[in-house]
Amino acid sequence: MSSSSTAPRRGGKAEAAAAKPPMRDALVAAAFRLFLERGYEQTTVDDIVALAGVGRRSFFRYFPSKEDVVFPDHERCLADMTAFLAAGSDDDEPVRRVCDAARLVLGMYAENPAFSVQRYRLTKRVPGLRAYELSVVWRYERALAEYLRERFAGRRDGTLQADVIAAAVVAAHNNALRSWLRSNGEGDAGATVDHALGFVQAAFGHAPAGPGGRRSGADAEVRGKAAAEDVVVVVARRGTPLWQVVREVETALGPGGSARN
Amino acid sequence: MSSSSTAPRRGGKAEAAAAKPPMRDALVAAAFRLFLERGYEQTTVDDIVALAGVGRRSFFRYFPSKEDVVFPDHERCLADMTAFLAAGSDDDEPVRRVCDAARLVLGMYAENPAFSVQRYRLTKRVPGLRAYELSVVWRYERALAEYLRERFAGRRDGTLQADVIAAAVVAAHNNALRSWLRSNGEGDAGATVDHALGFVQAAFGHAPAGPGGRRSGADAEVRGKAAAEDVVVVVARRGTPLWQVVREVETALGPGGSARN
DNA sequence: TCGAAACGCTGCACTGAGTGCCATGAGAGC
DNA sequence: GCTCTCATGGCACTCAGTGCAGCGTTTCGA
Repeated sequence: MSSSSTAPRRGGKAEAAAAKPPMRDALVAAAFRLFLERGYEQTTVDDIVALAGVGRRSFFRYFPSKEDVVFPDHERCLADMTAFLAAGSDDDEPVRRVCDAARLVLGMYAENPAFSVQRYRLTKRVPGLRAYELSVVWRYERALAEYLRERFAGRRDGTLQADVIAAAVVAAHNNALRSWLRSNGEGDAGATVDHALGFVQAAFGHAPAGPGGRRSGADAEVRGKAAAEDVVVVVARRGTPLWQVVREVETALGPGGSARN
Repeated sequence: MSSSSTAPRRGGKAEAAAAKPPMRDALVAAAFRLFLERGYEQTTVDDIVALAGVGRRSFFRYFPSKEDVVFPDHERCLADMTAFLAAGSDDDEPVRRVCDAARLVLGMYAENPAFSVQRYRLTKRVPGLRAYELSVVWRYERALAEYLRERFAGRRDGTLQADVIAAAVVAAHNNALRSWLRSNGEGDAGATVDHALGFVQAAFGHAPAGPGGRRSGADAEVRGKAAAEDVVVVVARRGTPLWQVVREVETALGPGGSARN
């Protein structure tokens, strides 16, 4: 909220690359300098505003909390992702679409590798920041899940599939992202993430080819699993009357082969 | 930390049902009464300790933060899960093992449905508690992922697979758990979670490592869970002839047919 | 049985995050 | 020149969380 609600205060229009208030950037710079020098918890908001040469009250005008200054552009990125998902058409393969959406987040990190690596080291060490990052990531995941829920509406276990796939995509993305950050942002972030997302697509999506969806031999272990929407899962307690199970299986498999819903 | 570090202060032995300090329970009771009456943020720690009739300082002796009082038993549950995973053997199928571990968490919720439902309504409404819950869930996820990373050591993309599967298991578990909580804890929580986890196992679980686990030509698979619950999961590709599925279900459910695997 | 050490509880004082309110000063429009 | 607006700054306040010291009870050893 901090970024999107305060930055585009120009004319009410969320114009691209609207001139950012310099104070915001000054606060971020001062904060990171102090965080890296003496640690996050050892730095007070008063220290930050003193270094930035602004009033303490202004800090909380630009950032709702001290943690927010560490993630200054996630709000915009989340908005971008939401817009990207909303702009898709019904022809898009849903799993691939959310994978592409995840690549947007990677793009934000890759835009400024040095900053991203610094922040990574910070969040890795400070429990409070780790917890805050979780809430940020959670919002991305919810955005993906909401999109998938809509696309899977009517499908049996649609919300379940949406939630699970969204979580898997986020986990794969983060796995690759962190691996890239651990290497000081020197490798090919895109390729790493593509590989990780390929694993998820192999497990859940049926359309193998993606923009970077190269499949390596490593995917062989999960390949061969049926695509999610082609699988029916029925759970029954042992001892359940057979006819009851059969009825559930029957409705699940659908009439003939057209097992929709 | 609060729970596990303060509760088992008996003789160093984490004895079953060790006498809990009554003050801890009194604080939880007072806190929830006030939270439900006037809301979480409208309740101060001073209000809680006043109602419980104890000193303010004692609150922070039992709970490291105000949020912790809302999740009084997660610390113990996390320890249980870690122990459960550590106690497994190399013969366990990894994905199934983490699914069973997730069921432990469900068990904690199901132990006290009324309390769980109240807490659910609370966390749903209060952003701060939602964020805190995320950090709790994250620790569960990390425990599962760490276990899988060990089991997948040497496998190509082992850590990637571990992270993704752990996230999927947690997401499926939470999807089912929340669905159960939304129904006021009245349905069959175990069956709901089993169903959700079945979906994850269908996507990631290796085809039956056990004896007789040969996938049938019809691409339908009946698997018995050796877990405590007497549950049978049927995974079938849509379009499978019904009679074929029924036959497998029959052998799985039937008293004579050894459905174990 | 008595004294000492340990432990649990409490109050007190302090730091720091976050908020509401109001004054001020600069710029835009009339 | 005047006013209206808005960003900023300062002040005071609430509340979470912490360190410390005092105090009562329990326990253990002499």
